Amino acid sequence: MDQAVTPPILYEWAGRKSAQPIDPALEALVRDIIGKIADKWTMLIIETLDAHGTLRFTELGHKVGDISQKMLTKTLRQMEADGLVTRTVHPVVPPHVDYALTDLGRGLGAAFCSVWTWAEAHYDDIEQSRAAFAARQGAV
Amino acid sequence: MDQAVTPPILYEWAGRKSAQPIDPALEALVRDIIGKIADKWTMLIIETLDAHGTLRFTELGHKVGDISQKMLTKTLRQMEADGLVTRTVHPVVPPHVDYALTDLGRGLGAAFCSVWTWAEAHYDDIEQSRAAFAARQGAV
DNA sequence: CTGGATCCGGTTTGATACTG
DNA sequence: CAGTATCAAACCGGATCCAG
Repeated sequence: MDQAVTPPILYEWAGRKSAQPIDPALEALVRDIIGKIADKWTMLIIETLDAHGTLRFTELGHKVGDISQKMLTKTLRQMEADGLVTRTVHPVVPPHVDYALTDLGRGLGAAFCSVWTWAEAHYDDIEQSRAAFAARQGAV
Repeated sequence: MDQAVTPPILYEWAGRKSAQPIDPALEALVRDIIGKIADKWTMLIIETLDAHGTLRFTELGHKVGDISQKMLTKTLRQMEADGLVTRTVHPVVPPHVDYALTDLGRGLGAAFCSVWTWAEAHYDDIEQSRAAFAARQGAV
């Protein structure tokens, strides 16, 4: 009950600017959120959880890749606070903690998917640009 | 010329996981790129440039908001290297440098738009979650 | 006067070791 | 296994200084 119902406030931004009204207060608010969730680890964790479903702490860390426990803990806490993931503690002898995406988190994951698709489609362009840029710099 | 043509490699990821084949090497590659562009300032700069078009250094910094010149310079450099923005220097008496999105950068902006829309639609959910989480923590 | 490079202080991050 | 504690390193932001 959102995508379709959302007032078309920044829709014209999607295709192109039309240099227009967009509520500044709202934009500031949204901007703040973007600033907080547009984090490398947040994106990677969301993708991992979305792809694999419920995961335990260590397993999640392993699948995400090069993340330290500290950042994993920290990012997970932030995401939990933001309502993106649930943290379920099973009080058993060897501690067992499950992390899973909430509906909110899954929604964000779906939104990220277009970025993901974009990256998948353009990584070679990026690498090419990087090589060209490096060559340009090296030449100076 | 991308969204529609892109091979449906991780499309099943969009809706839900189906615990499946997705090329691991490709995923690692894409993951690497996501890790590099998933940056707070990168997103904010893309949005700003997409909304306002070509901008000068100082003007861009002002519109982005709370960014320091150092981070603006650094992020812009990275984005230039990645081929997301063009940096045009006009050799005039008062230095004049224009920054504009490339097609690649615009594409990323468009992809990121869904995240923007999501944030716009759910910021109240997030704030609610944060309040609940804070209360839960404070209560302990 | 603008873009941006440099130096310094504070914060964040990462590696390792330790506890429940 | 899941996290915390500790310390060193890297990074961020602000002010200042430099080049055109």
